[in-house]
Amino acid sequence: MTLPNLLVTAALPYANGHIHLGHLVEYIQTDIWVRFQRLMGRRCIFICADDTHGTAIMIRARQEGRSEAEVIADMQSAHERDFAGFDISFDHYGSTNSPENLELCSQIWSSLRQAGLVVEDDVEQLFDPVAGTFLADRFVKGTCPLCKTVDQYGDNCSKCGATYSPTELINPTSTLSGATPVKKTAKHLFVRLEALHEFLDSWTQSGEHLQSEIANYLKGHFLGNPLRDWDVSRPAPYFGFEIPDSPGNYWYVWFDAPIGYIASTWQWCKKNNEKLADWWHSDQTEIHHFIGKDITYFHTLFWPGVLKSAGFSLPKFVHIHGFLTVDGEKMAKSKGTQVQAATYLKHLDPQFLRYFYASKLGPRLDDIDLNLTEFANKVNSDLVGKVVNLASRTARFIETVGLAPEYPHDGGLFVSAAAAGDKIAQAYEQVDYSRAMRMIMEIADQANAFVENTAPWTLKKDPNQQVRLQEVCTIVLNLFRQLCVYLAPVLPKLADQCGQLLQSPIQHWNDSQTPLVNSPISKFEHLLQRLLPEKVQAMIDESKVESTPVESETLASTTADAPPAASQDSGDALAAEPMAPVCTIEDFTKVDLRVARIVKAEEVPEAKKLVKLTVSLGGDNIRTVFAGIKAAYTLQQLEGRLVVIVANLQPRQMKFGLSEGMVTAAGPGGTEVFLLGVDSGAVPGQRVH
RNA sequence: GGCGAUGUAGCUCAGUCGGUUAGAGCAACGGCUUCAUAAGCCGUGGGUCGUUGGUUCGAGUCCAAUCAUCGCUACCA
Repeated sequence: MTLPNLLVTAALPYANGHIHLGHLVEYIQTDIWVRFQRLMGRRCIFICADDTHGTAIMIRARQEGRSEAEVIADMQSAHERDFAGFDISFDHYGSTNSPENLELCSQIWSSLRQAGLVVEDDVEQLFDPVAGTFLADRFVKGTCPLCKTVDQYGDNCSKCGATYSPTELINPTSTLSGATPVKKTAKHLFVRLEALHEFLDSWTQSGEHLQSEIANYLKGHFLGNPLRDWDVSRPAPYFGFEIPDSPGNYWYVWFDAPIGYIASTWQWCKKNNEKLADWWHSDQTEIHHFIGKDITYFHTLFWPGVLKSAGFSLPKFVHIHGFLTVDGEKMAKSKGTQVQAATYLKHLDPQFLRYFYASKLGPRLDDIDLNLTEFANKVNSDLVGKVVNLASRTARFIETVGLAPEYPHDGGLFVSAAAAGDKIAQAYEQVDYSRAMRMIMEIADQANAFVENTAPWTLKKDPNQQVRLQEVCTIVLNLFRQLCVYLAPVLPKLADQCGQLLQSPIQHWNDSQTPLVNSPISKFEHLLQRLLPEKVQAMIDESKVESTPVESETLASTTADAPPAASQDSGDALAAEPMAPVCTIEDFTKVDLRVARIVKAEEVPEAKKLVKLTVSLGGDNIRTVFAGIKAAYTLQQLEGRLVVIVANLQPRQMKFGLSEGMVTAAGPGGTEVFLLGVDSGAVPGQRVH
């Protein structure tokens, strides 16, 4: 009986940004698994592609004054170069903006239509007559139709948890303009996921395809209620594929992105004279997806639903990993910890990161931490001190005579290390790399102890011990080779170098089971450069410089003689949050922005993000405002300073009290929140024009 | 607040079906060695296994409660 073929994917990186160390957790995790399977002799292809569609790309292209095609082509070559630098061994790296993907999207779309899963009836939606746009759910607020709580979003109630459509809200208002939305009919296309509820229930809860915590999460968050229809269309203008039977509408990027897995496989098939059906319509192939926990929903509900409906094979397993933190904190450009792949490669050996991630990664979806000190210590101690050291302690002694004609008695070292192969392989198979690394290092420890006890450097000095010297070195080099086989999925370059040194390439896991004898060896050369902590620091420093071209001091200074170079600012922020529709000066004047002084800042212990601010607009005009800036500022930093508030905002009853305004700030949130201030001279109560 | 997890030596973690004095690596300390990329080997110290209660002849391991931490989610309008 032959084992099924394997089709393995990593998530498609978005064409709007460069690859950084956080992304690499996934590509390295996946690559290790793929290389392991190949080493075991499994037929295994590794498929990926750039994810290219969507609003963000459109905006970026517009901003850079070139076509979307140019933008995504550039980014694709940068991605491929970065991946190659980290030895990610894709069999094919495609793009979602390909004819194959368009064809597959169309095919799958037809299947969904035929299965009656597409709702294409005209839908009554709320339209903002002032902003001139339809309103997504989160842009509409009103009173919950069930529990009558005021100020709820258009999709669900935060009080009673009910879900509904924004048209059901009582007294809806647009959060864009404050206008009362009118009902307007527009064609929207939805996939009726609820029709697949029963299937998704059994597929996700079977225990065979998902980690248990993911199955629980889905059960608790989604499967307990009816599944909501999935909006898969976006109106023009949109960079993507126009829906063939619905002109003027485009597939939402998350519709065509996973289909890109299939499209990219198809491109590989065309290159290699293979049949797509053998990979996506066959029980002789197992499909394994590796993804991050942030995109769980798409891959565990929507995607299986689509595949099932369209008659494609379902994934055998969706392997989900956590995020990367650096020195215990979220990656931050300001701290230089969001290191781009290309920057890393300028300073450090990619194998070090591969090994470090391997030593940290298990089958759970916990976040993993890259502690920079531990990184340097571990890599040096394990790889240089234990593994590579075995070769450098012995290879030179037998450069001229080569390996012994027969494998000598070694007290059972080789046999026991060979026997450990099964358990190590099992750990790799289960994506439990940290376990595998521990077992491998145990073998390295034993081998080093053997070197110590047999003292080849002493044997070398005695002319009568030359045979024994050759024997000892043969044993050590064979143990070294075993380690290289076991580490080959993680450290492909080291495996190659080992093959060159012993003049016998490592090709199969079973190479660990038979010792190499009676063969010449090459002149020994250093296999790995020790990792210098200074280089880690240099990498961090460079990452800081890249992302903070404009110092805050420069911004605050009115006497700066040269304006900041705008061209150095990245377009990421704008792309992450696209521009709102045009508004008139009248629209703007509806918003009354005022300078205010924070007279008191208080802790809200029960809230994770909120602080309670008492602000003064001058005189006895005092109000209370809640602001989600707890993680970014201390109370001391806040008290006394001037801020800009939205003074005429409708007060909102919150869990902790009434909020009578809104403090303005920029930034993505969390610790990255930056309050708007005013230059000196402004006083509380002044309006911002 | 809801959901999910985690809490074992200074740090990172292992402890399989509950079964003798709880382990490893790194760090620290002492010694040995000098073949090797200031690498290696031996030894020492260090833990009331978050806390409390329960089940049991016996619990790090099972159950309950509790505290703490983390993640997702909600509250940032």
